[in-house]
Amino acid sequence: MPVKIAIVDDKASNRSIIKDKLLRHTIFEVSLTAENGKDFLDKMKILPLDKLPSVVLMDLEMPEMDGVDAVAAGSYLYPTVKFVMLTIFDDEEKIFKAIKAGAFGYLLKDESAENIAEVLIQMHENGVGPISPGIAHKILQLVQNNSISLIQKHIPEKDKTPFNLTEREQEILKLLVHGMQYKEIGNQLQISPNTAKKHVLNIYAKLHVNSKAQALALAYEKGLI
Amino acid sequence: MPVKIAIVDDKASNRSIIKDKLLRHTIFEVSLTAENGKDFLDKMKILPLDKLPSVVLMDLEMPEMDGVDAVAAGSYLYPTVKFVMLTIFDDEEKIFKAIKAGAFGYLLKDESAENIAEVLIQMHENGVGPISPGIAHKILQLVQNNSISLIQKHIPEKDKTPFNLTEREQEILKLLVHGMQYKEIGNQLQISPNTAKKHVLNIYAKLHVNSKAQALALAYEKGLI
DNA sequence: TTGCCTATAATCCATTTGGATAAGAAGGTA
DNA sequence: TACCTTCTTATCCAAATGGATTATAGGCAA
Repeated sequence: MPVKIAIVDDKASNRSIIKDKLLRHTIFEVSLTAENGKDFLDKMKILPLDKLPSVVLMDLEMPEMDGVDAVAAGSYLYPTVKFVMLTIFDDEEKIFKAIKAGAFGYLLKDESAENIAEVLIQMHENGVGPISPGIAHKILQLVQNNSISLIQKHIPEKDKTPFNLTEREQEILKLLVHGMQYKEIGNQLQISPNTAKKHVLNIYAKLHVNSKAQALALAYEKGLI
Repeated sequence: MPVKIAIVDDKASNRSIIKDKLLRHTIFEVSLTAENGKDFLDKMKILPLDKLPSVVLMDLEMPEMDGVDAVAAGSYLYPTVKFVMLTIFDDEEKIFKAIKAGAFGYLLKDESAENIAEVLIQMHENGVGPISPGIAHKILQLVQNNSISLIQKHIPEKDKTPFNLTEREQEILKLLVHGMQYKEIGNQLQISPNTAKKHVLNIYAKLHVNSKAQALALAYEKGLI
């Protein structure tokens, strides 16, 4: 099956250059192009499911909504889609923000414009996010400069089931936290939405809250997630 | 002039395999081999200056003195020497420690044993530290998991309003995150619940979500709060 | 001045929630 | 066996939410 790609760049010329390069390989199919983040998200919303791209090549600097925001929203709304930044910027701030926002890879145009296709094929084969050597090198330097630090997450671990939630309830809480509604939860777990709702209400009772929003707030605050 | 290399590995077989591979290219010259960190530092001390290696290929796990300690000491004593880790370990802790200690590159044996020579030539040409794609990918994930954080040396900078939310909208998002409903928000801000709702819907549009739960999830995940 | 953006407010309507309550099936336990 | 918990499903109803649209007022900029 073909690999579906989306291209987001404010310059029409860039879009067509990239598209041409990709289409030289028959594996690729360009299912969407957009000229900024907002345009991209709008078009994604009305895209038929079978056209959902598996990879999005995203420019960083764009009018209306830039690449960072687009990746932030997009990686949340479409968790299965891989976002690869393809840009000319290599300053630390931008790299860091983009990665933080959920970028799966980060390529510099001048380094890799020639062989985008090959890089994407590799990524498709070994599941490893593509990173330009220059970027990787910069990250290394950030670490060495103490600009970056490893945060040790101390997990209470021995925390017995919080609030006496049953296994099923915890499972459902996890989905709840992703903003799903009863229907979707039911779907996901292969149970009736009514059942999903019942579980959710049971969770409310145990957490002593009475709305999704409150449950999420508590879950996040107490680190139940 | 030739590129002088040092090879540090506790297994004699590894040393000779790597050495053979390098010597196939006439640019390389192996000026030193050692079987652990201590051995390496000792030999460096008595090495004539004109034999000083420009690159050290360093194994991580070794008896007596391991790669991390050797790099830490070596990169201090010989600042011009580039230390490249060449190992089979890819766990976060080790990667991070080695980089922190001053490693200039980090290669996984199984990924790049075949083309060590090419990678080193590239490094010599463009001055960029070599990193295996798998390692780069791991670092990316560390950043995304919030296990790593960028330490802001200066002021957090006027962090650009995320998603172009207006001040009022950010204010309302904060209340939203506490699980408040329209009525309560209106109450809190001394505005009509209708207005509160209008703001909330505007926020949804900007975040490209369509429920409180989703907005909260996004806000928490991306740290907008 | 005209136009744009923001904040404010309201209405209509469909959908989604939250709350209460009932009840069957499966599993473990006293 | 009788009892308890959990997971499952359902229905009724009221409240809250989401979506679309309209409208007014103030501030700011071309």
